[in-house]
Amino acid sequence: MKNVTINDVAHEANVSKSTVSHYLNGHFTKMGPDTRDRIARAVRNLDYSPNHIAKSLKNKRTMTIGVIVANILHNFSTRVIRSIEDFAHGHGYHVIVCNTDNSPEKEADYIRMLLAKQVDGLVVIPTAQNGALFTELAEKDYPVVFVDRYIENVPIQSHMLDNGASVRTAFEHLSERGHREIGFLTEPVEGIVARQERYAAYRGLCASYGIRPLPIQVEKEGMVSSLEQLADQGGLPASLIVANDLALFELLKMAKQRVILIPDDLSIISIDDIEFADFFNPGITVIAQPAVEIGTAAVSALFEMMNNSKNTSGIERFQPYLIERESVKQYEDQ
Amino acid sequence: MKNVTINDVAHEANVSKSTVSHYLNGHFTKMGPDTRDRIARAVRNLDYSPNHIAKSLKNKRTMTIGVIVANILHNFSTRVIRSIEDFAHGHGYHVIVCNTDNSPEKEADYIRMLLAKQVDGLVVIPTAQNGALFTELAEKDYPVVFVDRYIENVPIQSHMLDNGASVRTAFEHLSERGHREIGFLTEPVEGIVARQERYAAYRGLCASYGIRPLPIQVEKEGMVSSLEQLADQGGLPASLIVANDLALFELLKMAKQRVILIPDDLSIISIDDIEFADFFNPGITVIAQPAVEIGTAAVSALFEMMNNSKNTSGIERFQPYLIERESVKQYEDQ
DNA sequence: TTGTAGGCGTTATCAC
DNA sequence: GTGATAACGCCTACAA
Repeated sequence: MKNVTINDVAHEANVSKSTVSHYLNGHFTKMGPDTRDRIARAVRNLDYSPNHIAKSLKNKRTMTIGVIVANILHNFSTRVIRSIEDFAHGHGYHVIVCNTDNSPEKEADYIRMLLAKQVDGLVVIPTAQNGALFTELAEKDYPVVFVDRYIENVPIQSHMLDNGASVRTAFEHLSERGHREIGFLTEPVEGIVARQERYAAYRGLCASYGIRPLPIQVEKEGMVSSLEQLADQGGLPASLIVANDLALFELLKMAKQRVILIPDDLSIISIDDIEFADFFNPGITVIAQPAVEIGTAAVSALFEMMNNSKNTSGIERFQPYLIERESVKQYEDQ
Repeated sequence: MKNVTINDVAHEANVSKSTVSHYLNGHFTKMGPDTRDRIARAVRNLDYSPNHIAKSLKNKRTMTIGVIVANILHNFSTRVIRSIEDFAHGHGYHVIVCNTDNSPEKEADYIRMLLAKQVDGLVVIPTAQNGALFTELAEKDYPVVFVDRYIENVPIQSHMLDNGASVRTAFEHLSERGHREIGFLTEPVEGIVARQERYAAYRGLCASYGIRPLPIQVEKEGMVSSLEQLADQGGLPASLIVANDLALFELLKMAKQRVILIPDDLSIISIDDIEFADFFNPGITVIAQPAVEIGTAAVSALFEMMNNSKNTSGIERFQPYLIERESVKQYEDQ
């Protein structure tokens, strides 16, 4: 299976490579219709298709972008990737997907490899530890955008949920329905901006509402058993804001184990919509984030940078929205 | 940001490109330790990193594979992709992800573009309509493997669930628990092998068990309302084998709408495990498929082909397993 | 309108 | 041990 090249076509059509190249790039304008036909026929006969790698070497554009996420298995990441791929495909680009599992080493490794592969740009859900590397990229105006997180003092544009607003919306919803005992369930916030922002917003709201903060901060592994312990000791608050879908899963597992009734024993409001929230029993009230919109805005910004060869920075916030279902109890006396 | 090349390094170190190239490829064996040091220093000073595209052009290996799925949003696809990416990364490869939405045109388009980009191999969940194209690839011994589906008479190796076994397991489970009214809910099977196999298995089992077949075959869009109609007319069987997770979602939505109690009014057993099946109320009994194993086996076979430059064909089946939860009623008199 | 030649950044062959 | 030099497949001035 020897690959047929532009040379073979040229030979077959009795013209030079350059003429074929012109033909391929649509510069028909000044070209004998006869030669054009001959080339067309040759291309068809030989089933020729241009080698993109050679083209890339010449043009310095690979028509490929890299997408680096923590884990494609996360619902949010999947949706973001899908929207990015759609956009990219619409512009003739391909997407290389990478999972870091939140490991900075893996992340740095991927970045280097993708750069070596000359990808034209990068969309990243960054870990917290590669600030220097990212800054370097930004300073070279290498196209990069962040999604869902940002890194302090790194001049790279980020597209993310307004995390403060999401917690506030949740908190207010609970408060309006008469709740005064509002906990907050999260995985450890250390090093993850989105979690930190949500947690900070929670603490701030507690302060301004004069409500005692009841944060529960545990690793996903062991979250079920920690929660079970809490439940057994009666240490669970009447309502819980859940910081993300993974934590929600664990909470729901525990609730099932311990036969905790939602919303009667425990009200739940969760950040980020998940597929089953709708038909779960009870339906889970949720603060949804527009993942597709976020992903699309991010690539879109990336493409702009790729075209202008000039990076921009700043954080673009997206507004969450409440989807009210049945997991929050309404206190009558309210 | 002019890219630094091997030439710059050679210049900086006062040696020739070839020597640098040798150094870079670990051919230190016969190389003065002094020159080696000089090159090492030059590389560091210039922050040089080799251009993979140029290398690819020369080597004819891009260290990249393409993965074409119907939709990355499907749980199964996500898990397969993740396992492929893990394997690929472990071997220094990258993965380009493409969504066809089951459109043969999009699929053919992607294949052509990926080939033009010289990816070293392809993992595909194929649509039914590009048999000729795939056959052509196979005949050129271009590395391709299928996942989850196959195409009749196309000599490409496929890794997929034993669909017959999955339905049989479900059917037997229902039967053992005293069910004699067993329906089958699926999206239209036309053109999708996995669905056809499951459906065929269902019909076969009905025949051999002497049970009247009650297939429900509807598009996902409108499935809820179709099911609601059925329910309103009392046309729902006592138990239902659900062909995949998407259909399950729709069914569960309907059940919630119409307040149909599971398993008392309706027993459910679904093919393919989903995250929430475990803590749903009631827990959904499920026939799980080993997505990660399937994905890993597929890439693994692909890499073998890439190394041997020789394709293999045949279908490799993976065994499903029952995860018993609470969505199937046990008839007492059994 | 068509062709020639050089270069994109590597690697590989073969001298020295 | 090290260094020219020729590919790899394509694009693009510049000539003709």
